[in-house]
Amino acid sequence: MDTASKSWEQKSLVGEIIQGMELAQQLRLSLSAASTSSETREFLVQRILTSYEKALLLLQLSGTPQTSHVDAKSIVLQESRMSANTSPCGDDYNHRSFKDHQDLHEISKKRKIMAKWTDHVIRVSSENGIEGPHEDGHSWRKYGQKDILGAKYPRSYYRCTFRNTQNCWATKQVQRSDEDPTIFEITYKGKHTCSHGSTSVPPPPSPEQQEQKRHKRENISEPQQSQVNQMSFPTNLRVDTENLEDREMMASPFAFTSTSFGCMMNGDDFLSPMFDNENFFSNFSQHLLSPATGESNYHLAPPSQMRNIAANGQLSESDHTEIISATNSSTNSPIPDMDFPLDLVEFDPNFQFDTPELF
DNA sequence: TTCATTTGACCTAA
DNA sequence: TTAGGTCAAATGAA
Ligand SMILES: [Zn+2]
Repeated sequence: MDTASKSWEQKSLVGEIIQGMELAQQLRLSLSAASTSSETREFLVQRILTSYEKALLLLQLSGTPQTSHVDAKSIVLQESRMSANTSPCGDDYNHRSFKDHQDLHEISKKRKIMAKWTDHVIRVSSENGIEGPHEDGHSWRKYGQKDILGAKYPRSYYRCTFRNTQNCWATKQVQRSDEDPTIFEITYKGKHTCSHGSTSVPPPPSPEQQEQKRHKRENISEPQQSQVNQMSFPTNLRVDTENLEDREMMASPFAFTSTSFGCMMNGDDFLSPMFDNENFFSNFSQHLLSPATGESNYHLAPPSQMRNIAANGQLSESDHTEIISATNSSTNSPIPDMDFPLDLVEFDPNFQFDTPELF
């Protein structure tokens, strides 16, 4: 039991850190991509902080019995609070947003109108530990699942648990990448208006339950079997129109790999006793393999296919810039920077959101 | 019980 | 019509 749970915690911890790294990577990309909005970056920052929080909690959890939770939590709160105040990098933030504003000025009008419903995509990978869907600090309720044409795996639809209780209209879609099953493309739509609490502690492990679940249903959507069906499918009409933007994004310099890597490995000795270096390293290398091949060269076009968000495109032609693989924002808790009307939501509790985007 | 997921039916835009 | 998105009844978990 102890060893099992411990290893699970370790895995989760590593996974969380890796995820934070990935998100930071995406943030860097979005920084060099002039088209990305400040909201996007803010959203990424939020996610990174969440990863930090969870990692800290996890660490504290495994490190000491129980009482330390409070400590970790307080620390976490402090940190998040600091970042939330926008004080540390307030100048930077304002500056960037301003610059962004200028850059996007041309299309800003159209976007302003549409920006009401934020819709952001991030890619998250779970290769390592963590089996299930990654927690992002909010509670979601699944309300649908659809097989997508040309996609290997079904797309899941979630909405905020507090939709009815707090009029929170945030939703998200989760689509696992057909090329790299370890990567999930998560599309967030809408802003959370719920007053949900802090980061939730990851659920405890229990192999028994897993076995039961497995027994119930063998393969939900496993990467192996479904291949045949897809292979036989003749429709390869997939258009790669997004290539331009994607390349722009990808071409941006990101060379974090070996450097930061070494830093982590060297500096943090505490990690080594926790898990095997082999696993750690292999996971890491595997993970890093996709986004950045080696050390010096950035150019690699990651295998990630980004045609994902095609659905959003139709709304407005100009959207293409934002969508791609970057992400957008969703001002979660802090910074009510958005000028968009919360009033509408608050005003009309009965207002149904049948076709909100069109209007 | 309440709450969540599953899943086929249903709806709507293209 | 199709494909993507949503609803809701049935089912399951706690
Ligand atoms: Zn919410």
